[in-house]
Amino acid sequence: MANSDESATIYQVAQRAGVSIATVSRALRGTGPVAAKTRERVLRAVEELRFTPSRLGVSLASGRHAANGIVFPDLSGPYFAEVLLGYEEVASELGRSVIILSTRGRAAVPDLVRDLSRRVDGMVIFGQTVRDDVVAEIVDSGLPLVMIARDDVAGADVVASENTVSAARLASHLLGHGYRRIALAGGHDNGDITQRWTSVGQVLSEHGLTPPEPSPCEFTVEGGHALGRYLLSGPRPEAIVCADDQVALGVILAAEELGLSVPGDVAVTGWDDIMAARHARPALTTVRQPMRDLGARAARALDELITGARDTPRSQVTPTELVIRASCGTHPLEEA
Amino acid sequence: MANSDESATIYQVAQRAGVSIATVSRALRGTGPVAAKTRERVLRAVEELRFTPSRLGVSLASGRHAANGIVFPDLSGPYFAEVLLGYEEVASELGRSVIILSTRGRAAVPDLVRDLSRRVDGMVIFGQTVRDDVVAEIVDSGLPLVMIARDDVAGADVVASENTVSAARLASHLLGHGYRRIALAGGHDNGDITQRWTSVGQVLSEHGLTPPEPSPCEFTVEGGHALGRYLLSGPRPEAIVCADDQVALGVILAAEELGLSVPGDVAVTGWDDIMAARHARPALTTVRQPMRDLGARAARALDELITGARDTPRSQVTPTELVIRASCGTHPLEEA
DNA sequence: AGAGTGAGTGGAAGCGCTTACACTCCAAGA
DNA sequence: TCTTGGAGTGTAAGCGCTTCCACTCACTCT
Repeated sequence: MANSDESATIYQVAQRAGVSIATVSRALRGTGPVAAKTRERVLRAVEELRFTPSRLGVSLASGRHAANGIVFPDLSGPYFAEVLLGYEEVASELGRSVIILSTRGRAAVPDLVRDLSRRVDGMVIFGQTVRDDVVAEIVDSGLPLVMIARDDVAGADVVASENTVSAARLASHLLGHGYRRIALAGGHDNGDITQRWTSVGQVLSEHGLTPPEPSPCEFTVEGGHALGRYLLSGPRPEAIVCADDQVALGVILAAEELGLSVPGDVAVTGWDDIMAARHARPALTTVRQPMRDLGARAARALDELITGARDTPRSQVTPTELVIRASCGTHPLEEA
Repeated sequence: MANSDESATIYQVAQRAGVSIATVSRALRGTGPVAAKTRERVLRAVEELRFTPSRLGVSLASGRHAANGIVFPDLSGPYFAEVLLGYEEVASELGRSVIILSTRGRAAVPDLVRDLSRRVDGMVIFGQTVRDDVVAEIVDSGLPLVMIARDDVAGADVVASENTVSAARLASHLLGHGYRRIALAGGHDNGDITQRWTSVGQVLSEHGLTPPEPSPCEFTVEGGHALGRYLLSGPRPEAIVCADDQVALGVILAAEELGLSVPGDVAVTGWDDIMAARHARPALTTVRQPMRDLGARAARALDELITGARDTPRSQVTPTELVIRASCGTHPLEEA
C-alpha cells in the first residue's frame, strides 16, 4: 500500500483525473452533471490515491458537522449506557457521529458543554447535568437541543419516561401489602426522581398517611448501602422505595449486613429494571423504563430539529411498567 | 441576550476591537506578543459578541481535531460502559472530545470506521470489532491507534488485562473444589476469551484431564441462559466456567429453572466482576477486571502516540484478581 | 548620532472542501 | 440557418481560523 502518510486532497485527485476540483466534488457527491467518462476517470483517480474527503474541509464548507452531542452525568450504571446505546444506534443510522461528554466530577462543565456545542449540529442533555443558565445559553444560540428526563425547557424538546402513573401504582401496591411506614431513598433532583416522590406522596396522602421526606443519597449501590444502614438502624420502616435499582441493591446489601430479611423485615423497591434487578437476592420489584427507546427517541427528535422537519419544541413521554418481583413481599393482597 | 443567530466570527471581533484578526487570534491563544491594552480591547469585544472560535475553523487551520474515537462492539452490559467511562474521563482531561461508534448490528462497519478515522486525531478499537484488513488500513494511514483486549497488531498499541494467570488460578481453584467435569461457556473470540480457555485447558491437562471444547454462545444473559439450559440438560458438568459474568448469570438462571442448585448441583463462575455479580443469587465467583483503568490507559497511550511523546508501539497488560464468592461452592479445599 | 533590537501589529497565504456563476459546446426547434 | 437551452466544465469566492513574514516604532548600545 503506497502510503504518502499525508492523505490525498481533492486537488491531487483533480490533477490526476485531468479535471477541476469542482468536477471531482460533483462526481463524488452527485451534485450537478458529470459526463460518464469523466466520472470514471475521477473515480479511478480516487481509488488510486485512496482519497477520502477531509471531514474538516467538508464540514467547514458545507456548514454542518454531521455529529451530535450527548451530555450525561455519569456512564457508570446501566441506565445511561442503555440510553446512549439507543441514541448512538439511531444517530448512526441518520449518518451522524456521536460525541459524548460526561459531567461527573468535572469542574468546568459549562465550558465543556460550550466546547461540545461548537462541534455538533445539535445535542442531547440529560436533565440536571447542566446548569439552567447554560442550557438557556445553548437554546439561545439556536443549537437544536433535546433534553432527556427533565421538566420542560423553553425552546427545547423533551424526551422523558412516565413517572407519575407508575410511581402511584408502585405506592398503591405497597399499601396493598399493608405497609404503612414507607421511606424514600434518594433525594430530590428536580427531575424524574422528584416526580416519583411527589406521586408517591400523593397516594400516601390520599390514604391518610403523611408523605415521608426523601432521604438524600448518591444514586449508586454505595449510596444506597450507606443510606440503607442509616434507615434500618433507627425506627425501621416497613418498606423502602428507592430512587433507582442501584440504590435498592445497596439497601438490600445493608439489610443483609444488619441481619434483616428482605422482604420479611423490610420491603425494598427500585426503579429502572436494570439487569441486576432480576438477578438480585431477592429479585427486585421495580419499574421498567424503556431506556434504549428513550435514547432512540431523543436521536430522532434531534434529527427533526436539525433538518428543520419540525421547528416547534415537543415533549414526549414514553410509558413505563411496574414489575413485581420478590423484594416487596411474597403474598401481596389484591389492590384496587 | 442579543442573539444574532449566527455566532460571531473572528472578523467581527477584530473589527469591533479595531485590530486585525491575527491580533485577535494571538490575544486569545496567547501565541505571540500583544499589548496589554490591545488584549483588553479584544477581550471586551469577545465578551460583547459572545464570541467562541469555530471549532471547524480552528481544526482546519491547526490540522488537529482535538477528538478521539472509540469503537466497541456493543454498549450493552457493564464492561464496555465502564471502559468507556475511564476512557472519556482521561480524554476529556487531555482536552479531547470522544466520538463513539458501536458496531453491533451494523452492516457497513469498515465504512463507519473509515468515516470515524477522518474526524479524529487517533482512535481506540476493541479487539474483534473490526476486520483485520481495516485495522491494517488504519495503521497504514498513519493514524494513531490503540487496540483494547486484542493480540498484538503491528504498528498499534495494545492495552489488555491479564487473562492467562487468572484463568489458571480460577481453574486450579475449581480443581481444588474437587470438580473434574468442567464445561466452558462461550465460544472462542481470538482475543481475551480464547486466552482464558487456553489457560484453563492447560491447567486441566496438567492434571490429566482432557480440556473441554468451549460451547459457543452470545456474551449476554440471554446467551448464557440458552446455553445453560442445553449444558444442564445432558450429562451434567460439575462446574461451568463462563466467558463473562453475564453469561454466568444466564447459566444460573437456567439452573434455577431446571430445579438445580448452584453451587450444590453445579458450580458456576464468571469473569469481569460486574455489579450484578455481587448481587447475584448466589453471588458470583469471578475475576475482577480493572475496566475503567483499561479505558484510562488506552486514552493515555493514545495521547502519547498523538502528541508524539512516543512513536514505537507498546503493549501493556493490567493485572486482574480472582474473586471467590458463593457460586463455586461453599467449602473450597485448600489449593496449591 | 547611527545602528541594532525586539515588542507589537497587519497582510496575506493557506487548510480542503462546496458551490454560485460564467462559459463552451452541440443538438433540437423554429 | 439562426436561435435556444441544457449538459458539461472551470474559475473563484468563500467557510473561520492559524501563522509566516514583513513592517513600524520606540528604545538601548556603541
